[in-house]
Amino acid sequence: MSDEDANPGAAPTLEQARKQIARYGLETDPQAVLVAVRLMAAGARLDRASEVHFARSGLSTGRYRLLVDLEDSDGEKSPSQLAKSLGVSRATVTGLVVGLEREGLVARRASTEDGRGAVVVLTARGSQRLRDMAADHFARLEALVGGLAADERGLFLDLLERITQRIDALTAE
Amino acid sequence: MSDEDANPGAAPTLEQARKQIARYGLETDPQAVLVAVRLMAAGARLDRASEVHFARSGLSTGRYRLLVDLEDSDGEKSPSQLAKSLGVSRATVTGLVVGLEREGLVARRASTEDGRGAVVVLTARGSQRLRDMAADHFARLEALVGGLAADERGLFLDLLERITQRIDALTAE
DNA sequence: ACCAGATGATTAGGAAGCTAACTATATGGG
DNA sequence: CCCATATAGTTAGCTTCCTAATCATCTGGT
Repeated sequence: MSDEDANPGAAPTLEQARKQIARYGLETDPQAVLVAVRLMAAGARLDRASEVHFARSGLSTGRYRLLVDLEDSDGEKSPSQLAKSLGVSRATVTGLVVGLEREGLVARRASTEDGRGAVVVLTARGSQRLRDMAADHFARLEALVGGLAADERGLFLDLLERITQRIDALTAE
Repeated sequence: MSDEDANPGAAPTLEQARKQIARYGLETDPQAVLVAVRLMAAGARLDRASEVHFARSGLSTGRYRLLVDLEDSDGEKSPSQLAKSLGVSRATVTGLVVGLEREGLVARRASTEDGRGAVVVLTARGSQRLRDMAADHFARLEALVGGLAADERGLFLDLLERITQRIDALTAE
């Protein structure tokens, strides 16, 4: 270990994990810790990069995901349903919709069936925005994963799925 | 596709990816898109879960990472070095240190070598906080990855590494 | 038919990250 | 030796997310 970290992107090493575990006299598998920590670091980095990417189209990651969700649902959906499928709180959906409405990418209507409810509608302009982004967006996603062969992608999805299933265990009781 | 999403945790499907790509007449590999999107979703979910997890010890993910980084560096480091190794901005480090200092987990000293510089020092109390958290923390990390066999963990790390290397490509140009 | 409790949406306020701008100190070329 | 430029740290202001509280409406048990 020299004076410099030589590790600017914040990717921890197996050696660091090992040392931390030893420091507290634990028996944990260092590699398991490394997987968890690296996944968190990768997630955070990807998150920031996504924001930059979407900002180029005048959107944020959250707003883009909401538009896509809307388009996948024939252009309309209630805020509560959006919150559920996007995995964010209803309050967050309110904020996203306010921003998107201001730019004319979605519109809000009162629900006809439920006096409390609202319906968020994708506008022609919102739909066009998605269309404008599509080619570049999907190309970049493909580039991100381009280092993996087809069978490796399937494998990665399987492994990732088996980790994400247990995310709740991180906070459970 | 019924009325309900049956997919509350926000994990997109291959079918959705395929439909989106088809909608815009693109040639992108749906599985590649799925990998990218799932990784982003997993990262975001893990991030929130981490905050909840660390909040139980009165910390945030960022504050915890700073304390650990400090301990890995013999208990002291400059804010700039911390920013680099944590992969966050200097301004963020200032904020984290302010909070940690308020709780007595770190202290700030002026650098003896550089009149501009400062040194963040891990206090006994900060060190103790890490010690108190260790057993539970590492056990939870191990549980998170517990669905993977040892060789699968290595494989996952390799695949993840090959994706994260390309994160910059998402925003390049 | 009514009231209690559930549910939909919003608002208010907080935390963590960012960039840009500011202050103070170092450093190096002329 | 001095001034231009670079670097360290902080501050101000923005965004996104969150939880908790509020208000309106719906629903079910008596």
